[in-house]
Amino acid sequence: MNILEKISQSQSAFSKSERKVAEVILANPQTAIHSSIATLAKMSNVSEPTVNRFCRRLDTKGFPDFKLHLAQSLANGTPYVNRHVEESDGPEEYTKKIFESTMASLEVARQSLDINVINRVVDLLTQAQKISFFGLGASASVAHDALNKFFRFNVPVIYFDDILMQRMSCMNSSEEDVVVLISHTGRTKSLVEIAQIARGNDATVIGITSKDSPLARECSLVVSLDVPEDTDMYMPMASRIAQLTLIDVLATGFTLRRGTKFRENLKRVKDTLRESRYDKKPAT
Amino acid sequence: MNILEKISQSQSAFSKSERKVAEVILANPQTAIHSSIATLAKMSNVSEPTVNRFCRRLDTKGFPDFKLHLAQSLANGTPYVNRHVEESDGPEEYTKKIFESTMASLEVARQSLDINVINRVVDLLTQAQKISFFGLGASASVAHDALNKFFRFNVPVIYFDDILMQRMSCMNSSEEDVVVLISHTGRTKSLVEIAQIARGNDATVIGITSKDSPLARECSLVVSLDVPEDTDMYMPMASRIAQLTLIDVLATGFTLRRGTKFRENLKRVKDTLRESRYDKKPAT
DNA sequence: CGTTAAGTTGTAATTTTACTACATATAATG
DNA sequence: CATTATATGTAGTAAAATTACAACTTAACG
Repeated sequence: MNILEKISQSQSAFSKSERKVAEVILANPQTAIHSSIATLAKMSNVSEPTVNRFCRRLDTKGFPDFKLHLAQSLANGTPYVNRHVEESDGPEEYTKKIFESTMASLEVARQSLDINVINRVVDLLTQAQKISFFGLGASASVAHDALNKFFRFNVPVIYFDDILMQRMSCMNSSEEDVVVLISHTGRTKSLVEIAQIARGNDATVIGITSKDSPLARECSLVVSLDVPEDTDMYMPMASRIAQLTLIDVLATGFTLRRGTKFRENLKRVKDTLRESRYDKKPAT
Repeated sequence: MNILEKISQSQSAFSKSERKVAEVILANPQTAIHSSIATLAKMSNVSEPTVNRFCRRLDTKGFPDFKLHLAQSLANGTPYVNRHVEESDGPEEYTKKIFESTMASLEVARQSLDINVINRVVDLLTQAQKISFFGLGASASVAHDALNKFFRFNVPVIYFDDILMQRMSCMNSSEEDVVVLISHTGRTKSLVEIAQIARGNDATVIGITSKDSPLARECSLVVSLDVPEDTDMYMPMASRIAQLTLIDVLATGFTLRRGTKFRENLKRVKDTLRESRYDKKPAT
């Protein structure tokens, strides 16, 4: 957790002199990280050991360690903190908070990923005869995006956001097919049923969902993405971004596995779009 | 500038021993910031002053100062900003790189945003009789996602990924309607045409696109998102994520503007989904 | 090929910085 | 008001970083 926030929140746990130190640091943290314990003590009108004790109270090993933490908090303003949007926030605040918490969630998501599973999934995708991406609600747009990416690879790829179409498609799947099911909660009934149908036809079912969910249990392979979601908003936000980034990773893995020639092919696909676009200004 | 990058780039300016130090630090920067100059010297098999000289060569005041810079580089989770995926990268590397460059792009996007414009857009959206989200290709899934979000707000909201449907929809638009057009490049012909049609019917046209683009010129209001895109991949990746996060911001602004009562309404929408889902395990 | 100069690295001493143990002061409780 | 607990500071100690200088290595030149 961000140590600057910690300082302002722990105010009550501090003693009188420690609070003086806290004030000085919060007032000008940039100066604090470039000061020695002696100068900081003088600035706060307390003794050096008091500063040291202050550091310890914040669960750091000592003053130098504290400075490191502080420096990290200051690195990019105060980035990657999972602060929640509040009723009183203006446009500036909520924009900042949403961007920052999205970034924080991506970091958490990245750390929760199992690289071996990613590698296996890329393996399966490259070997697939046909790839299907299915999701519902917010995850539908993720599946939609996956379609857009994999479509460029010139592989048979399918996407539906209609349950019945999804079902029918899975009924017709076979051993060489890969079905990717996307769901943040992993508790959407119809998706779980679809997993069962696909598995019944010996298709490989890959789940992009949270682990230990009903959907996860029905999949051949699960890429678990554990992302903290701000439930106050009643909308999926961070989970969706993490899923999309994962799609990027899988698509990238796919192209790398296919080699250089394949990449040239991608360029051709992109170039085809040129006709539908206005030219770029020459002098830009 | 990020000191980790600086280290890897300055390799040529280092002496033999200094390079040893650089290697050790790059191999495990997390350990480096928690070591003293003595232990770091031992790890690199050089003397303490050499480590000190190494720090000075990187324009830091000394070892402690160097550690602060290093800590800051490691803090934001994007130590190697904007590095491109390479042919030789394994799953571990490209996963890391994609997540990190996505985070870096979000940071850039956030800084390029004009808060006043955001505020105006939220204004317009809350006052709209009908909201339409249109995009093509990769931006179609962004529009799709926007539909999913704004649909929950119980406002008339429209989404099509079919050009003709988009056109027809715009032909029927009127003064109270808001049309949101999403395009990274802003040079997709049919979207520009749609903007003109909508404007011709006095609808408010909001563009989520790059500034100074043909599309931007046709819009009543433009939220410009300047995101660096890794063109090596021939796929839109970061731009899409930034657009989605912007949608989150707009949706959040919308709900905040509508007040607490409205938020309760959102909760009801979410609760309705419960029937379609398996219960959460009680003991979790 | 040897001599010299420039640059590199290490050793040891010095200085600075942080920490510990203990003493004193202040506040809290019965 | 006495007693205990808590908070703060002083002085000494340990550790860390820096400096000055010496030894070594490499490159340059006659």
